[in-house]
Amino acid sequence: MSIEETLKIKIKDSLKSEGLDLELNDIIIENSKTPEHGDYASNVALKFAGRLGMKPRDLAEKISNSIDKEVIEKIEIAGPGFINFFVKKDAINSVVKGIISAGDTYGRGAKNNKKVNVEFVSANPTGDLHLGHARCAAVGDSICRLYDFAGYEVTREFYVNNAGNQIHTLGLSLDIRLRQLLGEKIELPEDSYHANDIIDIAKLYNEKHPNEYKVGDEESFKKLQKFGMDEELEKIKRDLELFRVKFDIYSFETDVRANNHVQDVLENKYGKFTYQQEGATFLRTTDFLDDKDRAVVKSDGSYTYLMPDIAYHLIKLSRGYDQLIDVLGADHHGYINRMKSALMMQGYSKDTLEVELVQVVRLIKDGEEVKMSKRTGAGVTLRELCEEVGVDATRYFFVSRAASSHLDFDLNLALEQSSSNPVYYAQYAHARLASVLESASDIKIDENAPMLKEGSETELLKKLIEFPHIIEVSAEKRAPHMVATYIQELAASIHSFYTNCRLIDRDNLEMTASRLALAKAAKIVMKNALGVLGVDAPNKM
RNA sequence: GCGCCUGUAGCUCAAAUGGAUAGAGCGUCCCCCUCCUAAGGGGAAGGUUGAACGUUCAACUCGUUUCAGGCGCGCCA
Repeated sequence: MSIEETLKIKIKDSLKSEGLDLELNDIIIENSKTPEHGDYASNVALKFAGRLGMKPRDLAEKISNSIDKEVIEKIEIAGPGFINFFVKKDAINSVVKGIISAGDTYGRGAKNNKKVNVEFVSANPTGDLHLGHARCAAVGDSICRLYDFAGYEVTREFYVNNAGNQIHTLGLSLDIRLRQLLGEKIELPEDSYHANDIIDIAKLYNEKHPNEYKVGDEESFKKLQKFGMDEELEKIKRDLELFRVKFDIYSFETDVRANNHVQDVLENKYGKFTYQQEGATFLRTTDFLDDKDRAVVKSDGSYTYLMPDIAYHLIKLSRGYDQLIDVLGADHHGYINRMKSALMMQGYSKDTLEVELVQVVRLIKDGEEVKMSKRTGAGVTLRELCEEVGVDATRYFFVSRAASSHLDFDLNLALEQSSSNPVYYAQYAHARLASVLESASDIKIDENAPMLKEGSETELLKKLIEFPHIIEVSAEKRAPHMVATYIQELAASIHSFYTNCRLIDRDNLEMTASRLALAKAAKIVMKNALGVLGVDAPNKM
């Protein structure tokens, strides 16, 4: 059990004897910000004195007196009623051994039997993944890694919209490009896909199927369209893999629509929530969370995007997840209440689906915003980012900010100053430790680390102790950026430790044995933390 | 007009269910390698947390109002 938990239980017991029965989670123990405040601090006395009709300082006094001094050196009451705990050094030092024996699993939460499905990226197979997809991919995948590490059972899912208008547009665009290639003088219409990858695919098609395309022939067109879609999807998969994102399931809209399934869902499950208006069918989402009823069938008889989407979400739920999460670009926020309403119509709670909105990224180059567009081909793609900025730096950049923050991606900074990028600061800390441990491989490590007492040693130890809690909280909040913030602090503690303490001293092997143990533990934690974000922890830089 | 998101140091962003002196990186200015990786360390400067009220022992955090920016308000997806 951690020191923190021990303290919580003791405070809980103490409050109970005062007549206040609290949940363990109601009791907050935080790391003290300054050494004068000890190692840990709690505000329970301030928070609950009122309920007991006591003065905060008096309650703090009672709590403090009831705690035995097993791991605690001393307790001080400060300010309006904070309780500051000073922990015995050997209690802190003992975590080193625990971390080393846990290794890869240090910080990992116990399996909690919660099944979570995270759908993210889900880009239409009509072009390259761009900046916005890149952020969603980084955020979505890190959330999954975080969930997995925290003990949840996670499924990563990508939904392929391969049945709508956009696919028809893809076909038309390819048709024009192919005909241009074959010498026809013809312009690409404004509302087509103008990106260069369409030309490449047309060329590829022509190489694989020379002299085969018949202009105006429906079957020929379908074949070209399918070819294009398959190519685009394969490209997306390749790019994602390069970005270290691997999906467990690719679901296709055509499969959702197969066997008249969408119609069945509409009639059997949503019939009583619909009405006709001007030839179209509307869903009464306003009975739930929406501010407007939504069309599900157009007056021409075809579905709007919403209907298959609803059917798809029900399919996902039928697979038995406790929680559905959609990671979406912020421009889709209007979608949330529609889908939640539709699920509530089937008896699901409004929290069954949670949507993580990822704000737009502005690309800045030479101090000016670069407008990105799939159509003009001017946008920066995920592939370019990986190649030019690097996978580690790109992932880390996107994930070190809250998903809800609008952020600027300064291309100049990313390219020219990559050496001062925060991700290298963290990786460098890991590499330094690796290097020291390598060159001291002949020295026996003392995992009990009894010699640690320097300020920078204790500071680092306390950072290491925090890690499991950081994982727990950031998973709960779906906030991988909290891990990134932690990584920066951990790296700072490591660098400070490295500079202030000579790790290898062959004239003082006792000290060396303790410090190497700390180095080993710190290296483990850094690696585990970076792993949660999908970033490498190199041994050499 | 309505709805969602955002506003914190010169710039990009943190601040775990409200806690003690609001923190990092970049940039600027000083120091520090005869020694394990200087992609590092130490220090300085830089803030009325957009503004105003309110709730509280305590507000960047909660509430109301207001200003500014982004996005969304289709039988497009």
